[in-house]
Amino acid sequence: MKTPVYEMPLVTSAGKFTARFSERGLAEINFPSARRHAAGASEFKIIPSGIRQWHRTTEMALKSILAGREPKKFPPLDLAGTEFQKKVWRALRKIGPGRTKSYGEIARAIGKPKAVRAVGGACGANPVPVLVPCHRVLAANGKIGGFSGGLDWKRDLLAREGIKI
DNA sequence: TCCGTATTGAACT
DNA sequence: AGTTCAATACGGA
Repeated sequence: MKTPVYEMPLVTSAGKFTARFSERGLAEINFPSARRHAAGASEFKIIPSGIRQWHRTTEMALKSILAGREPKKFPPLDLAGTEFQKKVWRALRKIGPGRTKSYGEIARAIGKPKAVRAVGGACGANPVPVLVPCHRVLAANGKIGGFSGGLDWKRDLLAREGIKI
């Protein structure tokens, strides 16, 4: 018996993202991809009103961040990952808009100062980019580091918050 | 157990 | 200013 997952578009000025909700909250966000829209476009599921509410909140939060502002409200998150990854993601959410941290700083923040590379791994495994601001983590020397959605997106997101590389 | 990783800092050209 | 390299924690196979 599989628990239902609801896939819904998030329409923004930066393109159409895709959100996936479990019954516990927002589980995943995907960047707009050039060729999209054939599969999964129409799911003939009835969307419960609670999920629709989360969807509205998510879309608003996403738009806020794309505009460089801190969202007033976040949807509940249902992040699948190990304890270590969840700690990293929690630490990421404490970075405000327009601010950055290094992988090493995140490692120290979660009490594992030597786990710098593992922090990078956890960032890459982040299922909810943008809302969990993995793009605000740079390498220690000020270099850009990497990004699962592509470095262009990382640069764009940072630029929207007024951060210059 | 082995391998790759979105790192880091030091020691070298 | 660029390159190499070891240390290092974690997660997937």
